[in-house]
Amino acid sequence: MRADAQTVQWRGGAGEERAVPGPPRHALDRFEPFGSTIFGQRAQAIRRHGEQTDFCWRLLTGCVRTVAWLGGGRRQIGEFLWPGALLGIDDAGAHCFDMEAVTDVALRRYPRCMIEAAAASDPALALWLRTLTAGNLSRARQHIFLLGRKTAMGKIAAFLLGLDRRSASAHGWFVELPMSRTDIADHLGLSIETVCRNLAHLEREGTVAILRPGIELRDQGALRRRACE
Amino acid sequence: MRADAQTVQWRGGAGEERAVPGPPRHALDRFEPFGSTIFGQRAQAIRRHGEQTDFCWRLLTGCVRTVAWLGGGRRQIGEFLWPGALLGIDDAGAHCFDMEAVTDVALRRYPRCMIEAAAASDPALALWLRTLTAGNLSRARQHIFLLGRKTAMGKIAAFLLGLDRRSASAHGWFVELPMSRTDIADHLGLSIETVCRNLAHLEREGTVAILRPGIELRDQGALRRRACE
DNA sequence: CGGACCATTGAGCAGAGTCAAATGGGGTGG
DNA sequence: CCACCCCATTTGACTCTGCTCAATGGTCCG
Repeated sequence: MRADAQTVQWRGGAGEERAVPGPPRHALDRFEPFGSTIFGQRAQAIRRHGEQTDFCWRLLTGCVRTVAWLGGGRRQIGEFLWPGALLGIDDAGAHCFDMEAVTDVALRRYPRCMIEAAAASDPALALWLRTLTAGNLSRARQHIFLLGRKTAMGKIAAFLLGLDRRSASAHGWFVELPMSRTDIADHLGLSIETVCRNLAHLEREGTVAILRPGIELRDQGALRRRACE
Repeated sequence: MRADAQTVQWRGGAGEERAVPGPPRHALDRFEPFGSTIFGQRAQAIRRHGEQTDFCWRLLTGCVRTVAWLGGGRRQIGEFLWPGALLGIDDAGAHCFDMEAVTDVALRRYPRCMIEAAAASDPALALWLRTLTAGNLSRARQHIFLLGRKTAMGKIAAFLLGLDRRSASAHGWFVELPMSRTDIADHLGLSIETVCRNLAHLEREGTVAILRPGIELRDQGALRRRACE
C-alpha cells in the first residue's frame, strides 16, 4: 500500500518576509503586499482534491506534483511543477486533483479572488492568465499524446528530454530527479518496475548515467530517437 | 495503411447567410457581421498541423476530431468536438495537431485577430475566453487520467458515459457514434480490435446495445462500475 | 455483381504488469 | 563509530492484458 501524503502544519505565516530566489513575475508584482511566503515539507499536501480555497500559489523553490486517485489505489500524476509555476489559478471551481510537495517547497501565496477581481477590469492581466492557462493546456495535450501512443521506453525517454532545468556536466547534461520512481511511474502510466528496467537499459547502452539524485543525459540523439517509440 | 484526410475545396463562401441551428454564443454575437458560414465534408481537414491561420471557428453541426501524428503511422485523437465548440482559439501560436471533420460539418468562421483585439480591451470577453480554455484544460486532464490508469474496458465505458448529447430511447439512452472504431481506438490509446471486442462483450452482457450508427446505454450502473476499471 | 472499406472474430504473441526476493543507502540509536 | 532498521530501488520469474496478423462478414456504391 502506498503512503499517503500527510497533513502537517505549514511553517511560515502570513506576511513573513524572506529573500527568495528568482525574479518576481511582473504580472503579480502589484499583489506582493497581499502575498505571504509559506514553506512546506516533502510529501505534504498543499491543496486537497475538492477543497475550496481562496488562494493561489507561486512556486518559489522545490517541486510539486498534481495527483488524482482512482479506485484500487491507482494513482495518476498529472504534472510536475517547477519554480515559477503558478498553482491553483486555472481550475475554475472543480479541483479534481491534489497538489503535493515532492520536495520541501517555498511558496508565495496570494488571495485568489483579488487577482480574479483585478483581471475583471484589467485586460492585460486577463490576457496573461489566459496565456498561462493556454500553456498548461498545450502541455496537457502533449502528455495525452505520450500516454496514448508511446511504448514504455518512448515515454521514459520523452520524460527525460522534457525535463528542462539542465546543467552541463562532465559527459553531457545533468538533470535532477527529485521525485521517486513511483512518482515517475504514475506520471507515465507505467509500473515502477518497468521504469527501473528501462532506465537500467538506457544506462547499460550508455545513453544515460544514473547519478542519484539525478540523471546524466550522455547521448541526446539516441534519447530523442527512443522518445519516438 | 490508414487513409489520410483529403484536402478538398470548401463549399460556401464568405458572408454567405444560412439558417443555422442552435442559439448563438452571446460572446460572439458582436462578431457575427464579420463571420462567414462554411461547410466541410467528412474526413476533410479544417486546419492542418503547423498551419498559421487568422481564423477561429464555431462548430454549428457535425463532429470534429483533433489529430496528432507520431512516426510509424501511430495516431492520437485528442478530443472530439461537438456543436457549440469554439475551435482554434486556445492554442496560441503552435498548432501541434490537425483538425478534421468526422462527419459533414457546418462552421461559422470568425477573424481571430479581431476577437483577440477586442479581448485586449474587453475584460468580459477575455474572461469568457479564459473560462473556455480552462474548460478545455479540465477535460484534457480528465483524459490524461483515463489514458494513464484505466484498463481497455474502463476506457471504453468511460468514453461512452462521457458522450453527452443523449436521447431517451426504448431501453435506455441512445448516443450517436459518428466516428469510426479506428477513431475511438486512437482516442483511447487502444487497437481497433480491442475496441470491438470490448463493445461486443458489453453487448453480450446486456449493458449496451449496438444500434448503428450509435449505441444504446441500457445499464448505466454497470457501465459506471466498468468505467472505474 | 464486384470492389472498397469498415467491423468483427479468432489464434498466437509479446510488452508490460504482478509477485517475490535481493540489494543498497540513509538515518537512528546504542 | 558501528549495527540495525526502514524504505526505495533493482532484478528475476512468471502471468496476462492487449496487440498483431489473418480471415470472414456486412454495407454502401458504382
